Amino acid sequence: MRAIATEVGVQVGALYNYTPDKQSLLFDLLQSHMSELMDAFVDNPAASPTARLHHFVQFHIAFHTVRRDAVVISSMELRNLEPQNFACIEALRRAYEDRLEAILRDGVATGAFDLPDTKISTLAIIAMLTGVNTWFRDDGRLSLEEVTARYRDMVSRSAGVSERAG
Amino acid sequence: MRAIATEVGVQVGALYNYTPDKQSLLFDLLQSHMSELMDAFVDNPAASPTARLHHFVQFHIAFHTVRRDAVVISSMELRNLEPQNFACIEALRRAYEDRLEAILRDGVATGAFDLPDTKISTLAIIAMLTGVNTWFRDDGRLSLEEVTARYRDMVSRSAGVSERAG
DNA sequence: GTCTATAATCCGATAGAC
DNA sequence: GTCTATCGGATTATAGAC
Repeated sequence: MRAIATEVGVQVGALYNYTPDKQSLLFDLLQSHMSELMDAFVDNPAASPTARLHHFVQFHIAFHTVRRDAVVISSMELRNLEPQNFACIEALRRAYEDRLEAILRDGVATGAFDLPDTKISTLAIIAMLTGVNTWFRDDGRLSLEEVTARYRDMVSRSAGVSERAG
Repeated sequence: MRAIATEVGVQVGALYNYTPDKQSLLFDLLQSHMSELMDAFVDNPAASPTARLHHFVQFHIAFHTVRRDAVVISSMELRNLEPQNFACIEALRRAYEDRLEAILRDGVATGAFDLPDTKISTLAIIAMLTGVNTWFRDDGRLSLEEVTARYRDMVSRSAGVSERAG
């Protein structure tokens, strides 16, 4: 709280005009982050599964790299949430995972993807993509577009995207 | 320190007979964890790149799932290390990544793998595999062997393992 | 709505008896 | 080597003046 107050430029007591306590502030932060994530991702069920998967890859990397601070906080402070608040954030996280799994399932159904287990693939893909955040730097060897292209290829391969299907 | 003392069954002051301060204790913990990781992984450069990659997948998942607590601490407390200690642990982490990248490079050289960027693939594979730790439960839907098999397939695909090559 | 001041608590670390 | 006791500092949160 003292660090936040210093950053904002007020005294600690003044913060309590905007939040009842630290737990609520943290929860609101994480909830906003997850809600923005859910709202920002717009899937197009009418498009091909491959196109939808590529869009997910591009979206996930872009969303998380421009919100590095929020992502770090969300992962580091998740365990400091009270049980009820923790359960709420976890539910939002699972709902986001379901968005990707829906794409994978549709792809399997149409034969565009070759996956033995969509749930495992969902978790693996998200872990792989989120990992970009831990090492990507704007002044690094590769641009974000190049990195995204590489991950799009790896995800496509791991999903068994058929080479001819769209 | 108070939590550790309670868990061990001694008073707080007694802990300082075993560590000069909390920072040293944390650093020793992380350093031991990383050193064990490096020592436990035994690569066989004479084997085929595909076999070596499969072994890495199996090893990484097995090592991390049986040390869940140490992995959680290592990731959560990493930022609480003083700069010099942080740099030391990061160097160990990079050394471990290099072990995998060596396999990928050899595979590309022999034509067993099809990878445009071994560094990116290294980071992606490790992130994917480490992610297992966040959701795997012994009493879950799949056994650790089944999960490992699925990840081995996904990693092989993302590495572009040629279907005929060994 | 922000400030100063402070309460209540927790933390890492130390001192000294045994 | 462990204990009791405590120091010094940091933390969240509150109270009351302005």
